[in-house]
Amino acid sequence: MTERVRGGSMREVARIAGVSVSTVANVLSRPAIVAADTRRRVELAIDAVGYVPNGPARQLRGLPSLLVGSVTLDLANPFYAEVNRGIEDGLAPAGCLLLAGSTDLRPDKEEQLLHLLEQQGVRGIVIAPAGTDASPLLRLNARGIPVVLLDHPRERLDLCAVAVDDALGGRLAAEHLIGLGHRRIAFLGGAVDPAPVLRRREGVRAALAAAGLELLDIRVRIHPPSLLDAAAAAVDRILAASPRPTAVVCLNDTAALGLLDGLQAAGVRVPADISVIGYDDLPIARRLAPPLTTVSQPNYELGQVAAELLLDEGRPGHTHREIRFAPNLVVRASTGPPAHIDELR
Amino acid sequence: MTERVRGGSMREVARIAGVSVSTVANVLSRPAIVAADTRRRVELAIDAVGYVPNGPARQLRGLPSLLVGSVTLDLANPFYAEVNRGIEDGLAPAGCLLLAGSTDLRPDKEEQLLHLLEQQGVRGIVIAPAGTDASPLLRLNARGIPVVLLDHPRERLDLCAVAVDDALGGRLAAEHLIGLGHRRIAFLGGAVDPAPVLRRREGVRAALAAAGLELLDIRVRIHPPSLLDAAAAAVDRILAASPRPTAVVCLNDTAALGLLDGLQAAGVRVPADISVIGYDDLPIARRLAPPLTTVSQPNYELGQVAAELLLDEGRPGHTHREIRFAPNLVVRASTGPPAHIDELR
DNA sequence: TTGAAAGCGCTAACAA
DNA sequence: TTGTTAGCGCTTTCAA
Repeated sequence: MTERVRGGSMREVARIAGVSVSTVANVLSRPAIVAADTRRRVELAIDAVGYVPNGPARQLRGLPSLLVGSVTLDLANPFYAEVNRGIEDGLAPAGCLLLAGSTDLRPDKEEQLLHLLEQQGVRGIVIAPAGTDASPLLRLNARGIPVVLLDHPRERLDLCAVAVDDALGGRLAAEHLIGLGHRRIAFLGGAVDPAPVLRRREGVRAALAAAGLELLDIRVRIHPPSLLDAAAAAVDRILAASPRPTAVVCLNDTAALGLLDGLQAAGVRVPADISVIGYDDLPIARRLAPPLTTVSQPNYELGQVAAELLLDEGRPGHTHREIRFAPNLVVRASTGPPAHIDELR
Repeated sequence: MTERVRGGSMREVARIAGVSVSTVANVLSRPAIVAADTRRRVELAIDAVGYVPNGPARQLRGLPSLLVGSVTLDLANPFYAEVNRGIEDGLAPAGCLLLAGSTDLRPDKEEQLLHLLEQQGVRGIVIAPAGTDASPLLRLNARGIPVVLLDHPRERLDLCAVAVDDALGGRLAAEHLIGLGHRRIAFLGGAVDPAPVLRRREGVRAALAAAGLELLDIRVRIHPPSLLDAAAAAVDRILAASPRPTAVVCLNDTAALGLLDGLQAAGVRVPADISVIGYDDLPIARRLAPPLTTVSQPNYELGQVAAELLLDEGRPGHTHREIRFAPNLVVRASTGPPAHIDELR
């Protein structure tokens, strides 16, 4: 049993068509320049051997790669999954493929991933950085591999970036609650948070400070077993806090869902006793009981725009730039005035 | 501004270290064979020029590719996102990277994706087929590209496969309801469903038939705007059906969530008036109100095992095989006996 | 309009 | 222990 590995090469096509490899190459890349008759013979031969162009060989010759890397926290996370889908679709017009990897927020995994992507000769990399040190990214960029920052502010870096104003998102949530009359507000976060969550927390803190209030900072260990359960288990600490908060801003919708569930189990009414705000506006948010007030951001578009920026890096007059999206407060039924608003007046 | 594109090549390293390229190659692949002193000089040079191996060149020389393709319905779908994460992790020990694409259940997109992956010279492809025709997959396999079927039974195909017994999953759901006393049972599916959902529906139908019952088949248009809303909107049709069902098996948890919400809005109690079963056991399932009875499957492991099978294809004594997972009924509070069970006796 | 030839970066067989 | 050499499949001058 002869295992014909891969489709035939250009040489085989040339042999069958009775022409040289360069003529086959011409048929493929500038058909107009080849005599109609020859072209026909070559096309027949291409079908006959089931010719498939060899990407690596093309790349070795210096043609642009069709591979684009995506480096995120976790491609199973619904947020990054949507972002990746956005990247995939943004890449499609250029015929590029998505090489996706997860860092689990570990700088060592990130570094290794970047290394592998560089070896593959990717056309560029979209990354939601796990580490705080941007120098590996600048190094990649200096070596000619375009890097686009995702869900991350550009600051003074000489790179393209797609960012959401996370601090504003936090501020919107806090101001909504302050406007409702809340004075004791908690932020439910993880023991170790990715940068966007840190910025949300600081946004909340800043808004509270501007109103002369202090943030109650509650941290849960996320990993074992799950954010959902960790958030539900945080209820005790929230209720025990003194002064007890009348509102909780959660790091994301998943945490909010867990918290909602834990509060319900504890017999605490939402929003009558405690208001809850999520972040992300996952599809389920509006179907929860009560429908969740949350801050939305354009997940899919984030990825799509990142892909477009990346593809643009190859074009002549490209200059690095940052595209900034604004988060959006979506008020539903999980927030309301605090119970004893009168006595706060 | 001289843009030094990519890191230095092996030749540059060789030049700096004052040795030949093959010595550099030796340092990299069989360091033991190189004199300690020479090796040192080469290693220094490698650092000096920031050498990064060129993957495509290696591949052109015939070394195995580090790229593995994953072709699914939609990488933003939580189920496939988890599967992809499983593949990624299953690939990691071999240092392979995940090239992920979505078909949106369209055979033309699938074909194009497979084509691109073949061009890239991937080491293999894990695929949840969109089309019903397996011949393109067999063709790929014949060309030396291992193909592993995902979430798809192997049947008589000469390929590796990782499958879940979807018909059994449907049967478990149906038998649970029949055991509770239900006689009028509906399946809530999409207008066009992927194969696994079709098999679930047939499993339900078969279990009902075995009990002398007939399936009430309800289809909703999924795409615009969302499954969640489509399911919620299906409530009218479910309530209007005659005879009106006392239980609904949903194509997945998302649909169940939408349905739960629609039922609640319509003032129908779950499970007192209607029982609801989901499928997938998403993390949110146990946090819904009421906690959702559903059928679970090992999403992450599916991907992980698929990756392992794929990697095994490269090894000497490999024979194609199928790994089959059993779905699992998870009984929670969204199912119970029908209201008028007495009159059914 | 077609073909010959060089070379991208690397590996491996072989020679020195 | 190290170097020379051929060649993987392709693109791209340049010459015929």
